[in-house]
Amino acid sequence: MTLKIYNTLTRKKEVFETIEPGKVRMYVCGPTVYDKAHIGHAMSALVFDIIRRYLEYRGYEVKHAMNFTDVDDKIIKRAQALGKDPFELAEMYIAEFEKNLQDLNVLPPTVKPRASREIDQIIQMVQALVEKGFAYPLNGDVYFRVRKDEDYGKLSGRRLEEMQAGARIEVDERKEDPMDFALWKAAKPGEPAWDSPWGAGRPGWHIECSAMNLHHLGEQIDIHGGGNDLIFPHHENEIAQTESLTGKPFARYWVHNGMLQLGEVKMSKSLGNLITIEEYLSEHSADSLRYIILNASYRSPLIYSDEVVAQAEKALERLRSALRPALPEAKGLSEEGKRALQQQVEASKAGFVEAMDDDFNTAGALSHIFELVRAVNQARADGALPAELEGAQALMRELTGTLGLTLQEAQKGGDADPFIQLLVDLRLELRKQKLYALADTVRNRLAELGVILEDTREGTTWRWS
RNA sequence: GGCGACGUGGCCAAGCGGCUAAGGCAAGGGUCUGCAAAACCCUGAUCAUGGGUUCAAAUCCCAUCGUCGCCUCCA
Repeated sequence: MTLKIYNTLTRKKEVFETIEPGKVRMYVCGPTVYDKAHIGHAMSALVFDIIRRYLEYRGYEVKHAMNFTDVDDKIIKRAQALGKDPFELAEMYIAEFEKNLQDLNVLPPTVKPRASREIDQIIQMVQALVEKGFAYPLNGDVYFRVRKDEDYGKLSGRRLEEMQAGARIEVDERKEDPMDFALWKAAKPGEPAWDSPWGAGRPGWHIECSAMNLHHLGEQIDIHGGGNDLIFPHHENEIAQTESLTGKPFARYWVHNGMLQLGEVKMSKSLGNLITIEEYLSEHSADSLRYIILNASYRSPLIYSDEVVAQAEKALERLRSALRPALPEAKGLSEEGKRALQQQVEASKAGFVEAMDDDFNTAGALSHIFELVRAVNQARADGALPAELEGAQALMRELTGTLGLTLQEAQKGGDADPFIQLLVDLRLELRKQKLYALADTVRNRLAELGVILEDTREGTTWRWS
């Protein structure tokens, strides 16, 4: 059994081999914290959380770094508009995002570096690049010299010539080449700044990730991830900087998730068509967003709609159904029944691993879990004893847990619980007296309020819809 | 204009050269139930279109149509 991962750099699925046996160093680009995070950010975090969980399931020790860009034009602009300190603003959004991730059941990254705390490393790196001739200062800025990097463009598959032809940005004529990008930017008055050999300034966007990688994970890492909108220029530039400095291949596997689309177009801050994580979670469960992502391939664009959310909630209900206890009057399974369940347990586990090993094919993995759901429910209906369901249910929890699903019922209106139970008890009395019309009215009215009643042989259960 | 991705049953979507094209949602029929619900059983697609390669293609190649992303410090 070998794990294969699609590598953006080679455009192929490759066998996963770590630099250090049994250990994975993974760096994922986190958000620029100038606003509330939306579910597109959540998608990226969830994708790499799932990857990390699976790698750990496969026995790897994962060092997972996710950064925050907390020094940036947009943050400064936003802070000025609000009359706030840019660092305070960034700090606030970082705290919010971390809360979001926790609510989404995303495992905390091993290290969470921020640009503002890596300034020494950044300056050292820029200086080293200048000394090696890969960068040049210009009026307090420092630019990376793309012409000096002969394989510039290898990640995104672009050639410098082609890009120049299509460059529409206003070109700074002082730069040696229009594609040269800033490693260090001179500060304007009133902007956050640090002292450097080139005067007061702050880091450019791409250099921070290179520096943080170098500092926290080393010169070479196994996996570098992020949204596919970061392939160019961000990751391309990271490669240029880091490899020019170290002379070694930077990341072995470049992994990029597809964009979440709201309707027909990408969800993004600049377009304004977004749903914040906070908004999503106020209406829906964390599991449902994760399920939506699991149901598709992480590399493809993902269509988000209300219908998709509804489908996800229903599918989760089905997953939960397999965890229900055995029937009270269960008499035990036949030998054939036991064998069938055991066979499905083995098939599901093997199928799960096979699917996940194939570039984290979560949709395929889910299908094997659903087959297990059917087998468990079948066994229960056939009178399986609790002990006979135990193994299969344990596997259910193991596999769904590996994907990061909690399978917990939505908990809302906890205060109303005793009153609902009261109505349920009264209705049971009505049914005993065969006052069915009244009993049905109670059930229907509760359903209108979002409470689903289910009558079983051993009593009535209820849950929020 | 350049680079790239994608178009599979009503919906979301796996599969990417060869077993009967996964799975979920929705729909229809049935079992169970006072009736429902849940659960269980049963039912449906030849894979955008047109060519081509091959003994064999949803899977490879070409063209056409359509959708989307990147080329702008957006995950």
